[in-house]
Amino acid sequence: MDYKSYLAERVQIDGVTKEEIAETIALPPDPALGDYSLPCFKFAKILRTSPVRIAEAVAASYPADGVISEAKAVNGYVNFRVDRKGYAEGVLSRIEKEGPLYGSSKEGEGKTVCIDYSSVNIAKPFHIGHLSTTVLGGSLYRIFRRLGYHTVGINHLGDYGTQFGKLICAYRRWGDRAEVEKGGIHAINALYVRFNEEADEAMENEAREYSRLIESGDREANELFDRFKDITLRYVKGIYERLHITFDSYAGESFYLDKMQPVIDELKEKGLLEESRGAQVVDLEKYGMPPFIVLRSDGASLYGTRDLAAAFYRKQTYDFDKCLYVVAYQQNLHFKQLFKVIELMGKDWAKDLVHVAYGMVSLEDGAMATRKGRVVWLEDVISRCVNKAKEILAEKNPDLANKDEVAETVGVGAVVFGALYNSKIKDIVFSYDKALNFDGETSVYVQYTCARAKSVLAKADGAKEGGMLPPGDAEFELIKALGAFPEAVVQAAKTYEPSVVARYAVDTAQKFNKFYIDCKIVQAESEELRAFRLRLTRATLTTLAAALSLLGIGVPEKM
RNA sequence: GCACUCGUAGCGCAAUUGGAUAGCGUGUCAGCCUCCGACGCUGAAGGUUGUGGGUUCGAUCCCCGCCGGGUGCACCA
Repeated sequence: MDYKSYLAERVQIDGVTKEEIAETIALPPDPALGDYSLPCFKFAKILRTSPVRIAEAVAASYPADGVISEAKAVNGYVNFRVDRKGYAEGVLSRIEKEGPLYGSSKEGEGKTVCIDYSSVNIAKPFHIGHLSTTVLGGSLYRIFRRLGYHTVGINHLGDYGTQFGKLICAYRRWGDRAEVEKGGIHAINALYVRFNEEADEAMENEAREYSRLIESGDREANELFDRFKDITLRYVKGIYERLHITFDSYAGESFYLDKMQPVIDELKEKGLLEESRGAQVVDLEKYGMPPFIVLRSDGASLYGTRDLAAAFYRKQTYDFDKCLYVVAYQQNLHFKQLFKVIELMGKDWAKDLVHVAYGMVSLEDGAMATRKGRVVWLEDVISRCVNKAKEILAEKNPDLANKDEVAETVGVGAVVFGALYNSKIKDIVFSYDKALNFDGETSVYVQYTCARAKSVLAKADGAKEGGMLPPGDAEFELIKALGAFPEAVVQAAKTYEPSVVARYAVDTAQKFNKFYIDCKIVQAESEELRAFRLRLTRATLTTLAAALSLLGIGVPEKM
């Protein structure tokens, strides 16, 4: 039940609509004040009365009922207190009904969201900088799906460009089949790095020639390229598996090569294309932006051209209601240009394209530099976090069965959570000290809380679980938190911020731990109270697991 | 130079999008395991929300100026 609209329905203020009242209803800063509040200041002008008086009038005229137990005016606010039993029953029964899918809604029914994320480059290993787009996109995918949207996860592979000519050239000169098979993506990357260090004029020319050969469909060049692509995909799929990330499409840049021409033709038809310094561009000066280059002066396409074709293809293929691009804010201008060009082409769906921008990752000694070896590989971060989890488990829970499995869940969870906990726009300075610290506001805290709850439920050993008693303060604070989950999911989707869910999980875990310290559960004073508290414990567990699952993080049985 | 963006406790970040006494974690200090998991909990200390104006009953949030950091600004992605 939606208490805000319930209250709005029953509060009468002349000249103010229900919607306005519903929008104005807020949560008091201190639960001691009440559960919901209505600040009356903005109504004072319309009614030409003091807010204090309005609040008093609203409180006095509020019809008492079984849902709201109190309406009290305080300094221009009306503070409402809900009937705790009724509220608690509503929250708990919804959680019990929806289970692991708690927070579901019909908001997205019949709507499709495309999400472009992770987008790996062929022949380049994942470093810590790729983590954000991967887990942000993966989480948004789950969040939108929870809200009933049909979701399409797209890995827009970087599988086209002059770098592959260089790679083939390097492989021909220094490479070795067995070595590449054995060394995998890092061996390939080493070849590419070496090319950039050592290539002379002749090699550059050779590389250009190989690029041409790939494009013209030369068998040998393409076989090599496909092998590099294959090795890359095998490698990233291993990482995606550990991070619980999935995609519905791996259509990358090369996929759109034969789909650009119609879009270019349409640009021409609409008189948007013009020549400038030898290149074909869309002039955006009117909009305060540099021109959008469609074709280079040598006639070749650019990544923007491929992005343009991809947008049209996605609209055609998926008929999306929204298409998200989870890409770092460095590309702000590029997406602004891209979206503007599509708008200028008269496509009303340009408004449905969203650049979900996030901050950059650097290291303590400055920006990452692959060439200088100043780089943190994602797989190293994962394995170090999992090893750390293993160490802690060995120390704190030496008798634990399936230690490796639990360490994987805990360690990987910490990596993912660390990338999702703060607002996505914030820059991150990566350090192992921080990444390996599992204290405080982390997934480990939430997982620990779950393990604690599970342990309590196990200890109850089949005792009666259920029923309802008037909740005390700690119990009710927890219940309110549990009830806030669906709203948090909606908020996360609306702002494209999985951090809302991550913070929700920590906040709710804190509330549970307070409840746990304050209230005896298994050893409650009466059987009824124990049954109720066990019910509350189980609902918390369901909710925390639901929240973590939206982030792609699991919950171990014990840890 | 222009555009975008960030600036909140020593450090890392929140603040329900304009609401009440600005919160949480970490770090420091002092406590709590012969009561269900101490990877936990309680308390103390720590703030002129970068700065100066403006709008408003009310500003961390909106507007303008300034200071500081980051990013981008034509054929790379």
